Amino acid sequence: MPILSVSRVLKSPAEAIGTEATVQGWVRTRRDSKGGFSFVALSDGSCFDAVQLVVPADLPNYQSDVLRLTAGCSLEATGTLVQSQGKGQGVEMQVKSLKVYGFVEDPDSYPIQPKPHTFEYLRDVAHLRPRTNTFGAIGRVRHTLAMAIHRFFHENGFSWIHTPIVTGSDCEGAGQMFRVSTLDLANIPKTPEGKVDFSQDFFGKETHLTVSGQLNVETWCTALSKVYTFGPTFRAENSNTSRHLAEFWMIEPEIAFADLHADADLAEALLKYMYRALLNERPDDMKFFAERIDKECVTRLEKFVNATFERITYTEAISLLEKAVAKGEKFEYEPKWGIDMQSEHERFLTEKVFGRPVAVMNYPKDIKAFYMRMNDDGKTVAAMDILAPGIGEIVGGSQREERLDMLDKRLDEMRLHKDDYWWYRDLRRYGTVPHAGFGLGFERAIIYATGMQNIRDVIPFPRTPRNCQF
RNA sequence: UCCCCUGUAGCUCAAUGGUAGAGCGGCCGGCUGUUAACCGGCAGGUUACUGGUUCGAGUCCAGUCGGGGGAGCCA
Repeated sequence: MPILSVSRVLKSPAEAIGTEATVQGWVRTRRDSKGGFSFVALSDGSCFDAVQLVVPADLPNYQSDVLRLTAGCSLEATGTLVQSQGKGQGVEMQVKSLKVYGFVEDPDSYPIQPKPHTFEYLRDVAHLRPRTNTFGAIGRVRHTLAMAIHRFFHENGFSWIHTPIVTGSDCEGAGQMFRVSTLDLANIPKTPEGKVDFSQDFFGKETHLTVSGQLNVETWCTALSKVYTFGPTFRAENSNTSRHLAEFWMIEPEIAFADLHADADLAEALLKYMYRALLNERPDDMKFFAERIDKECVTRLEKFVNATFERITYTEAISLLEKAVAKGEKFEYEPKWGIDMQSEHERFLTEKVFGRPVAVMNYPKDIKAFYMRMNDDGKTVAAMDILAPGIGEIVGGSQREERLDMLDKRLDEMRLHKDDYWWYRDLRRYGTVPHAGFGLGFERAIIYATGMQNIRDVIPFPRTPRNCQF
């Protein structure tokens, strides 16, 4: 007897009907009919929908097992796939035998009831929330997007570089980092000067979890030309918002012989590829998101994959904001050339002016990182942020400074120690090349696609300040 | 970290400082090719925690912890 996924059963009804099969999964609901049978909605997560089992009361274990089934029970059913007599579904299974693997110990307190739950509540039962419609859909969407990303890069000649999670560079950027150490916290070895003696630590030096694979991946970029990283990233910032996680996944491509415009082209092509794949491969889940989470999400993606990307310079962005102020728009912070844009400014641009993501390019050098390439005006650097409505920054990237003298000047200006960057500087000394890259926040890309409001609900186990359950 | 809001049954929420309630879910029964089923009944509570005010606190006050929204940092 072939074991079929629910997806296989429901996808091609014409083939399925009339055949015998076995299905396995977890009960969503059970309804009893006195017509001599029970209906059991069975889900195995292979697609959005559950398959309906019609279980006749004359099965030997009908009283003992079937009538005890509640949401969450696991079982295997074998029977004939038939055209449904009811309205809600095309195919259903006329069950001939049914085996329960596991009952729900206490149905009264089983956390996942067949009713809407708040997302806040479901975070407390994150080990069971994948059994809900929403989180099942999130899981499949997340996978689909991850696969699309790898496929996009692979098809375009990129190599996936596995940059390290543990880093010895304390120069990755401004972000607060998580310490990695095997020292005994209750008995920390000290140097004669009274400082922590990291020479006795596991790596013989201070180490942390990475906040970005960029610096490492740049090295491989100057050999394999087109590379990317895709992995977990850690920020020990005390951020309590709906779009920040302490552990999140980031995609960071890096391309050689490329400038900022090529960088923006790449970001645009990648995002369009991802969302096109999502629309093609997960129409069932996207239909659900459009019905229950965010009415606009499907039309938003359809528009996104077909539209040209909006691109403006930082200077133009500020001038748009200033014009808005002149027309009476109120901001808490006055937009002015030289300031970092506030959330309210980004929202105004993406939500009110354009109504879709916008790439903002060439920011003032003083508000950006040391490695970004100085523009000829001497005031701005070749940086690029892609801002999305409701999320803010979804992509942050730049053309990198490939000229050693300019890089050193920036390091000096920002009072950073050149020695700490010796291998990064070597790339500029040995066959340097113009190159560019960006970081795409994976969870933020999922938020944009699904309309989910909180980043904690698009990752299986969210890590946030004071929360590392599960 | 800052500002605002919030914590009551398994879940979602009610309850003027005066006997803690409903819907859903669960259990029992009825009805039905049902599908967020429907009808009747039953069970279910240290009102987040600690302290205070009061004759009396779910309600008022203080602290702690958790949650939400917004801000900053950013992906």
